[in-house]
Formats: sequence, structure tokens, C-alpha cells
Amino acid sequence: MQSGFAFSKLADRLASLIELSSADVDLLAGMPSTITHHASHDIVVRAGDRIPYCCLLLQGYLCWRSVDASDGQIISVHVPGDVPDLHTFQKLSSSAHLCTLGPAVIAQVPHVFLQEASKASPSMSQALHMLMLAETSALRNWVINLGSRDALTRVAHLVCEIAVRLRAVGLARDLRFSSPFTQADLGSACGISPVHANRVVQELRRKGLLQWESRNITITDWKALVHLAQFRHDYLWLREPAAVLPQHLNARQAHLDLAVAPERRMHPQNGTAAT
Amino acid sequence: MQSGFAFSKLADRLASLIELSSADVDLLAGMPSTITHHASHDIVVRAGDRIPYCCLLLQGYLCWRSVDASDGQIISVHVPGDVPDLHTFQKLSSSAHLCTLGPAVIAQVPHVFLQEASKASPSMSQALHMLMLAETSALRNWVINLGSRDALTRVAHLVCEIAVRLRAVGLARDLRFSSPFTQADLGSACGISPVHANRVVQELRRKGLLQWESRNITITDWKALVHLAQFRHDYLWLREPAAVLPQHLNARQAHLDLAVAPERRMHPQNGTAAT
DNA sequence: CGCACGGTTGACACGACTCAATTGCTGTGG
DNA sequence: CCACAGCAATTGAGTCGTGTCAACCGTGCG
Repeated sequence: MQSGFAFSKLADRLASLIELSSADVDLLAGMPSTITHHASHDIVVRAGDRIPYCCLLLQGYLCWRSVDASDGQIISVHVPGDVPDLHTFQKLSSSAHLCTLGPAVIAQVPHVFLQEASKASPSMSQALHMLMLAETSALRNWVINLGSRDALTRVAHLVCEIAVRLRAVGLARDLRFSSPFTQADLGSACGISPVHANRVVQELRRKGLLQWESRNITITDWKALVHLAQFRHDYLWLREPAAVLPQHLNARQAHLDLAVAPERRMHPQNGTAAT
Repeated sequence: MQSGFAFSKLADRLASLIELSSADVDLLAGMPSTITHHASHDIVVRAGDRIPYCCLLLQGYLCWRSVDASDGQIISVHVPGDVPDLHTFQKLSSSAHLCTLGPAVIAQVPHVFLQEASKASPSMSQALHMLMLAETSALRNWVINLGSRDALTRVAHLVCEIAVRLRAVGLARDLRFSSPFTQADLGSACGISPVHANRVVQELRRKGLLQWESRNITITDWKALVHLAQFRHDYLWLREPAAVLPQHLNARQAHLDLAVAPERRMHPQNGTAAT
């Protein structure tokens, strides 16, 4: 893995939120980092630990999970380009574990660098701030999800969110992405039991919305999935709608929709989103 | 109420998180603000609105609630001293409504002032940052609550959290506080139906944990309530354990806190919340 | 080869939702 | 002063979603 890789992941992610000047990119290019590899379901940062760096996720998935039970509740899920522990960079430790879901590659970025960069460039400071705010916003949305939707909708929503976040950093362009999550993980994330998670996945498959096999998810009916999940991407604060929705690039996707499930293609005739 | 003292509410709240210098307090004393009064279940800031000030809650309760349905999911609850929309002060609007729960008094604090203050004093900047982080931490905890606990425990947890947060700013010293929440509100906050919220409240009463009548809550068995809710105050990041727990628990608790981690409280729970 | 793990399935229990009706309270107008 | 409306709290009955338990299967790996 080349050394330039790490900073560009972060640059891409920040650029998905806010316009970066070339000076900012140059600043990021000087980012020091230590690359680490982690196995599946590994604890990357243990609850309560204080470390002098932040974790920039390069490949795979990370999540925060509560320490509580054997298989703690998953609090948030992160995709490449995210810095899940950005909020610890001021000084604090967290009361949850930062864990991998599936194998992952991480760049450890010293707090010092982030502080210096923030100090050096107001726009960089703002970009990092936005990154934190965006994760908080996703968290709020997750509260809504857990508090007001049923199991099927929650899972659909999670899949939508992951897909969109992956697309925002240039992954999952064809709505296909790896899913190293076990069904137990899925359950922990959505607040349902593993057994029920299984049934929900089957239901999504049965409805023709997605395929989920051998650690891969392929969304086969994006519009229907979004509709079922009542998913709106706006809370992610991504700048580029084109990167968000498979609108135009999906002439192929569109006819795929038609081919797979024509009758399910109920879309709002007008602007107002129907329930 | 002495409306000239809006700043002191904020100062108290910030001081509950981090030590403020007298210079910082002086800075806050110059805080301009417009005091507004609101009726129960009023929308203070509508979703999508961009306003040039933050809302410092002086009296009553505020909450974020999603726009979705008729009676949207409550995302977070706020007590006096909080600035629920602090995260919008960079530039962004929110996609949820900021609403009152019961009548409330608010001080509108111009973004400009907060920006200047942050610029003028690093510790002030850090304090405001901590305030945001603390709210995010509470949000994370709420995800755990919704995702992994049953209705009874969720409600108990909410009551514990509100009590502790009130105590941190000098209210509810005797574990008694006003609760203008309707049972429908309670349901929206905990992700349960209003009818079930009622049954849960009755159950808590029946167990002798609290009284809840005529818009007032009195916690009658704090230890049992904390135990039932598996509540730990540490995620609120309050500096002063004495403000957190009722007296009879404080002796050993405070001792533990100081002994283990004076800066950041990540204590191994043994006394209060043993399962 | 056999074990462990993740996925799958069925039966059953229970928590929570919905519907619907009643009570009690508070404010308002006749 | 009472009648009434409106709102919140309460209650009961029936249903449904989800959890739990327990088993079984397929696969990968030691």
C-alpha cells in the first residue's frame, strides 16, 4: 500500500462534505500515519484507552460498540474515509470499544497533526469539524431509526446508509459492496435479535430488494429499498447528490428495476413523499 | 426571573464540564442575548431554518424531534444550561424541529458572540467544544438505550439521565423536579407507544421507585432506579461527582472517582450498578 | 475427521401495539 | 354556577412483532 493512499482517503471524505482548497490538500499530503491491519471483530481501541492518534479507516468497516453484554450494541458504523474517533482528539477517551466488522486497514493519524492542520488552515479546521458534525447527524438519524421504525425498515435503512456513504467516497458504485457483517452484527446494530435479523434479511431478499450472500450485498432494487426504508440522504450532508443517488448513471439500473420488480416501482407522482 | 443572568446558566453548565477561568466567566458576562418565552409543545426552531443565534435554555425542557409523523420521534432532551443547537453555529441547519416540552424560557445568543468568544479564549473554545461533545456522548448513550433495553429500562434510564443533568446545574437537588412531559412525549422519547408509556410509569410507581403526579417527578428510590436502568453517569462527562449522586452514595463514589481517574471518569462500576 | 461458527428453521412465549372506551381534570362560555 | 369541550391519563381486550430456545445444516479450518 503506497504511503499517499491514507491522506487521499481522508481528502476524499472531507471533499464529500466541503470544498477543499489545493492548499488544504497539500496540507493533508503531509499527513503522517502508521498503517495497521486488523482481523475481523477485533478491538481496535479499547474503551477508556487514551491514545495520541485518531483512526482513519482505509479499508473495511469499523463500529463503536458498547461494552455491556457479550455482544454489545453497535452504536455507529463507519466506512472508509471516516475517522470514527475524531471526537477523542481534543482529549477524551470513549466509553465504548472501537471494533472492526470484518478485516480492516487503518491509518493512525497523530492528534498533533490534526491540531496543527486545524490551526494552520481555517478551512481545514472547518472540514474536520464538519466531519464530526456529519457523524453526529448520522447518529441522530440512527436514534430516529431505532426509536420509530420496525425491524425490516431499520435494516433496510442501514443498508441504504452504508451504500450511500460508500458511494460518497467512490465505492459501491454499482450498488454492490462487501458485507462482512454477521447476522448477529446486523442485529446488534439494529437492536434486534440475531434470529430475527436473519428473517429480516430473508424478507428483503424475498422482496427482491437485495442479494446478500457470501459476504457481499448487491442492491437489486434501489428505489424500492429507499422507499421501504423512508431513506433520505440529506442528513449525511454530502455535497454531491450525483454521488448519492444512482439517478443518471443508472440507465442500466433503471431498467434493472423494471426487470426485477415492475409493480414495486411506486414512486411519488409529485414532490411530496408519500408514506 | 433575573434575565440579566442568562450568561450564568451557560457558565454553570460549562463549569460542570471543565474548569473555567475567571477571565472566561468575564467573557461570558458580556454575552448579549434576547430572552424569549415559549408555550408548551411549541416549535422554537423549525427544521431547515437558518438562524443567526443559538438557543440557550434557561428554564424548562427542549427537545429535538423528527418531522416525520404527527408526533415525531424525540431525538434528544435538553435541560437548562444546554445549548441544543450549538452544532448549527458553524453554518448548518437541522433537519428536525427544536421544540419545547412544557413552557420554556430561552436566551438567544448570537453566533457571532460564540465565534468571537471562541477566538478570544482557547479555553472557552474548548469548553464550547466539550459541550457539543457531551451532547454527542449522550446521543450515543441514547442509541444504546433504544437499541438494547426494554421499555421499562429505557424510561428508567431517561428519568435517571434527566435527574443527573438537572443536578449538574444545581436543580433537582432533592431528586424532585418538574416533568411537563405528557406520556405521549415519554413514549416518543423512548420509542414506545403512549399507552405503553403509561403502563411503564405505573410499573415504576408500583415498584416504589418514583412518584409522578401533577407534572412533578419525585425519585423515591434512587439506587433501585439506577440499578434497574443500568445507569452510569460517566457518559455525561460531568466533573463533579458530588453534583451527580445523592449524598448517601457519594462518600465511596467520590473517593473511587478521584482515586481511579481524576481527569476523566472511567471508573469500574462496582458499588452502585452491580448487576 | 471433527469441531466451530454462521446461517436457517420451527415452536412457543411475551412484550408492545392498536383500538376503543372511560375517567378525571382544567378551562371556558352560557 | 353548571355544562361542556378538550386534553391527558387510565384501563381492557385482542393482535402482532420480536425474543427465546433448540435444533439442524453447510462450510471452513485445525
